[in-house]
Amino acid sequence: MRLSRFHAPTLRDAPKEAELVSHALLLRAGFVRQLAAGIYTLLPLGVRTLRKIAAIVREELERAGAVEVLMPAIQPASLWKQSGRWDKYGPELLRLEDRKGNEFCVGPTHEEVIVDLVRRDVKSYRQLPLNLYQVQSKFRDEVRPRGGIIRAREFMMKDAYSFDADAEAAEKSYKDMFDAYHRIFERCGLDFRAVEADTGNIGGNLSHEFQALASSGEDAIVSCDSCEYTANTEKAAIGPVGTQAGDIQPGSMSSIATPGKRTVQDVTTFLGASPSDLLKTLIVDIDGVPTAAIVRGDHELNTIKLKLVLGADSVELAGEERVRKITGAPVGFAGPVGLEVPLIVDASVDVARGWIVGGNAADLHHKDAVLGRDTAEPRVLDIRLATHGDPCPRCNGSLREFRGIEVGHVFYLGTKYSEPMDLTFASQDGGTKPMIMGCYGIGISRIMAATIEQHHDDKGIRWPASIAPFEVAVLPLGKPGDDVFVAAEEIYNRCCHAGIDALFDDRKGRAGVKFADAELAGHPYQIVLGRNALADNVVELKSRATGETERVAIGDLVEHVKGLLAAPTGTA
RNA sequence: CGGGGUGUAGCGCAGUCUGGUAGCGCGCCAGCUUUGGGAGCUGGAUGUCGCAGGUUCGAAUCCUGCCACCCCGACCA
Repeated sequence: MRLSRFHAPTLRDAPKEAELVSHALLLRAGFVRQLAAGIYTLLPLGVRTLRKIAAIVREELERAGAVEVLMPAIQPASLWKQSGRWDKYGPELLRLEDRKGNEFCVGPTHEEVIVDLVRRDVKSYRQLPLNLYQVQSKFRDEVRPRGGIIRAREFMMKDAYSFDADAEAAEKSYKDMFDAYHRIFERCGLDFRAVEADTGNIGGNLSHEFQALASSGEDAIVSCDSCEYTANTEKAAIGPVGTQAGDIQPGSMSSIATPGKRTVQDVTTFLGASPSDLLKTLIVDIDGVPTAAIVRGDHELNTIKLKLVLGADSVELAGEERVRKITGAPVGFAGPVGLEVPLIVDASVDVARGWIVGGNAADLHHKDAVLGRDTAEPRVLDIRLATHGDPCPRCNGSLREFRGIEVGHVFYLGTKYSEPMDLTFASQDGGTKPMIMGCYGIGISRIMAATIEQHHDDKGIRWPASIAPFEVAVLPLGKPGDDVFVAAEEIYNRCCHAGIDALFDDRKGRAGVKFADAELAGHPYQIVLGRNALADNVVELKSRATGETERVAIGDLVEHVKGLLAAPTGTA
């Protein structure tokens, strides 16, 4: 590609709305332009990278036995009513009506459509297993799009769906996808972790997220330092904590005035205690039933875990009014003593010792309160948010915390969709059974941003060669028409013929501009041709990843570059 | 949806408090010079000052309403 005929407008300054590195660089280097909140146009460079990512995804999925389809973006509401999600999905689902008044939505995901497709034509166990996938734009009307294309409303996604005759086969499908995902993200050059995750809206009971590690990531994950355990903090279990009280017998409970001290910090500072000496009592509505969830002052409640462990449909923190009604005190003074709702206490709370707790009255706390002695008997459950340094639930190691960008997610769905939508098949024994499903997503456009978060420097992007828009940029330092340009053009042509994705910077600009643009766009290799080098019949080959330059004889150049590009994952 | 912020040329910004000819840098166009790290000189083009209404002789500036975008939170395959 000749840069003079291309369209890669670069910006010297980053638009001020771009906070994330990846967002700023995608704009500056001319990969994307924003059209509206969370809605982006991909420019030619962006399209090239997206296609390379999609090509890797397609290759690995086909290798794992999946077959590509392409479903419509617009879906009839009737299907969503059948699955029950028309009412459940909420405002994130963009709904619309056609001219006849029929209801539709813009697909945020395609379980309904794929089930409809498969139930029409797949009737027998002989046609299973089946795995269908597509690469397509999705639309989710996010409350708050952010971070450029990291969380866009319209984005490019690969979604795959597996159909199996029994659980054993379905687990194999899941495992095959899991393995394919590892290969995909490795080939994209990402540093990632597969983590155990909550299944959220999609449902099912087995799920892994693939998280690209990045300090700017939205998701918190914990990973054991000595075993394989890795989980989203939304779900992460916490190992047993030894009790610290030992033989110390707590004294009897007494009340203390704590005027105006509402927060854990205020109360413990006022009493000269540490946050780990206090119990926070949080009023939550569990499927509408008020309950007190109790965690240590230095811990955080995890409402998702609470929901999972209780098998509840919804867990919501009570509002100010409701807290006042239930505890009889303003927010900040809730405590378990005398409270007439069920108590759930976190497993890392030592029930043998005395605690500072709220007094259920304004400006009042108790100390030396012992759970079960001074309060109703609590249920003990693992309900807090895992954090750095917590014990691993699987071994004796401890958990470390990372931040990540979710680039993929695999779900074991079971019969969540096949039952309500009547997706059945004739089994070998002559009976009729619902199919066992799995679904598997990859955020193709998000990979582009996540990769930049991991691979950049102060000059710009450093693409792994596997997904770079171009593999090399040929930079002649001269004027169009002079011998340096002519030689560069010939080198460019030879690269093209050898199957190398080359960009020829045939603009009549100065050297500095060409270098700066090439570095911004992140081409893995620059082939720099100047007058002196040409006299020696060599070029300078510069690696974007290492910044190192080597002189290579023009005659050996193509083979040399091909060798570099064939190396695993290219750069960085 | 709660809190905060910003809307002035393609990008980055000043001007707004205290109303009076709409500016600066980069980019863009033309010419000359320059050509190994975002060139120099000369000349030029580009604005519904987010939108609507109001106050005023006069509004980018003051008032009212609205809209868009961004950030934090809540939310979220």
